[in-house]
Amino acid sequence: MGTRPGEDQPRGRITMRDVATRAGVGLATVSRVINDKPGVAAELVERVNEAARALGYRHDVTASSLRRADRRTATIALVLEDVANPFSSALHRAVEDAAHAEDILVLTGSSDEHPERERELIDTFTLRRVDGLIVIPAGGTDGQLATVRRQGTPIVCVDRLVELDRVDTVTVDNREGTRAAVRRLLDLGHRRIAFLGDMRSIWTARERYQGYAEAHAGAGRPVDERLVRRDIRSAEAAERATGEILTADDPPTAVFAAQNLLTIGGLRALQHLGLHDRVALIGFDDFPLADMLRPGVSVVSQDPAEIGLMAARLLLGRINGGDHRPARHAVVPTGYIARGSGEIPPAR
Amino acid sequence: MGTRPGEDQPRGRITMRDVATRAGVGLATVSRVINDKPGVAAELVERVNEAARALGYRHDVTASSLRRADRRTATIALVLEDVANPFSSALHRAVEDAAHAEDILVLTGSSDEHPERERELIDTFTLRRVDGLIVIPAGGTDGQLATVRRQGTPIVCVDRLVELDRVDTVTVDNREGTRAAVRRLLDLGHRRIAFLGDMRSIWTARERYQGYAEAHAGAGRPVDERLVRRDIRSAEAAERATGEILTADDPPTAVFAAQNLLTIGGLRALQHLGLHDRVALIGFDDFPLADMLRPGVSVVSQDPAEIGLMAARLLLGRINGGDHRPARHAVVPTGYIARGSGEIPPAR
DNA sequence: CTGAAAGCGCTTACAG
DNA sequence: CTGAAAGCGCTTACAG
Repeated sequence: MGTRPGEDQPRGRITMRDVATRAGVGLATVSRVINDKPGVAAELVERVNEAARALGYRHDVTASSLRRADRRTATIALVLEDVANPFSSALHRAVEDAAHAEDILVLTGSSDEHPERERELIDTFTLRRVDGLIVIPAGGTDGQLATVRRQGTPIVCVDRLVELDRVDTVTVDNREGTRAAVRRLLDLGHRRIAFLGDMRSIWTARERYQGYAEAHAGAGRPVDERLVRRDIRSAEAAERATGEILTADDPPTAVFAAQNLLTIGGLRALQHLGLHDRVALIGFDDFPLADMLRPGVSVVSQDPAEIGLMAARLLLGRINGGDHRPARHAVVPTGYIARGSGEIPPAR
Repeated sequence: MGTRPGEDQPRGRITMRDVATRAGVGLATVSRVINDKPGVAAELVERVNEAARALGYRHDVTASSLRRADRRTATIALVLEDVANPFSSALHRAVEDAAHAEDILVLTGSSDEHPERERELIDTFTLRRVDGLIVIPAGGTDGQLATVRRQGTPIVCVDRLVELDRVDTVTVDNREGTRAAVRRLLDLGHRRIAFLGDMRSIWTARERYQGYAEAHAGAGRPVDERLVRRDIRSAEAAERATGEILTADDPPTAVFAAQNLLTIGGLRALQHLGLHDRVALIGFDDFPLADMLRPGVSVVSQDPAEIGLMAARLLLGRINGGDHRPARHAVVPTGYIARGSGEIPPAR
């Protein structure tokens, strides 16, 4: 009764047509009711809803997006560096929660910082007609992002600044966060502060170095280039670099590590040389168990959940309307967490 | 030429119809060529491919799945506990890589161990007609999983054993891994070994406790129930429980923590009481920086990447054919990583 | 081997 | 306010 011949169980899926038949109305009316369109007689709304409930109708968003004028798929995509790294996955979670609140699904992919893979992901996602894109840009995909944006898909770039028409960004105050932390070291009396930095091709790495330089300039102290190591790619490389600096002439009394893995590499070197209680260390970006190490590792902290939430809000805002506002650049503040390693005064 | 009137740029998307027109063939032929169906004259294949390339045609998987007999969407879904927890996200990454190799997209969602949310996710994903499902079951969704499976969607359950028709599982040898680790402690001379366990509703928690009990039985040692704390939900609770046990009469000389967070809670309690160098500690599941703590924390390790790869293989195997094989239960071995904390002999 | 037509589940002009 | 028809981009019987 009311279902297809030969099968009265919800296998072979209930369609709008089934609902229409059962409610005794046309297909178009069912569509209107399901989509909450105005202008349907209250009684028909009632009948359709009743039939849908009775039949266990489930709306097929995918099929609906095909003919839909706005082509909305109730899906957004998130291009991360690596879904398995803590920063990315915390961001992912925040975006998932914000999207879920609006019944939007989030697709994700890992670019591994490869522009080629990033391009492929953006391609895949736009082909699946996502309603919007959040990306941590590896760099080198600006042209593609601009094209996608122009064709109508809202985009929010996260973590790294990107200057594109109507593309919003969310970053943290890398420069200021670093400046303040290095300033603390200077105030503590440190005069020789090493800097460990990530690849210079990465915007955040450049900004953090600027903060380091500004802190020195602000205190009227020159930067000793022999204490600066940039373009470091891994914890191992950071460990090596730190070891070299610490065993050279005029070693530093403090180390600023401008990224997660570099902090850990630096710390390993300090432990290895038995200097962890004598040389100060501050890292950029917090990491799990930093408080349980001896000494606890002081860090400039960023809040990936807050960043993700902000990005999701900007994106959903564009999707639900204000698509022609000019680009906005949201800056999320960093914090400083004193745990001991950054509070070590200069030796002697 | 060959494109829609008034627009010769790739906006307004190139469809199969455009390709057909340009190649001078019928729509069906284009579909056959794009889908690598046999039985098309070599020359036509050539012309279609040429036209597709020239026009920059991109196949719309979503639309194609609508009419397709097998309804494949080239999408699988992964229901995790929390995309942001390290075990989940490492698993996610492994699945992503395996799926990507076959041009399959992976959707994910976080259940937070809530059956209700898990049910909703499974629902959302099946409605979007994913080709398969990998789930870390929170428990309480067996009925739904069985239904989904019966309706044709292959399912692989991960981390926790599930006994359902044609549903494969991938777990680690929780019991054996725990037994061996506790056995090490016994061999070291420990006679009073505390056990910190997760919620008993979780299969892995039960298995690990069994391993603890079996090790004792195997050594002819009774388990002292006063040293056993189960149903612990958080690091804080584990810290409290450990503190209580250690300050009671007849304290343990070793602690086995049957889960990540519990290990950290236990460790905090030990540090707090200044016992970290005198009471042995072994945790189940490795965590970042475990090697940098003092002492390094020894653990029973599981390999989430291996687990994810295995799950993806089983799932893709079912999707690409062998859908009627009986359920397989893959067991991935655990390892033991000695870092010091597990090698502390009993005091005195 | 090939193409015109029907149809996947839905939305959207278009008449009424 | 409502429904029959056309159409989203594609695949699949069905004839030829």
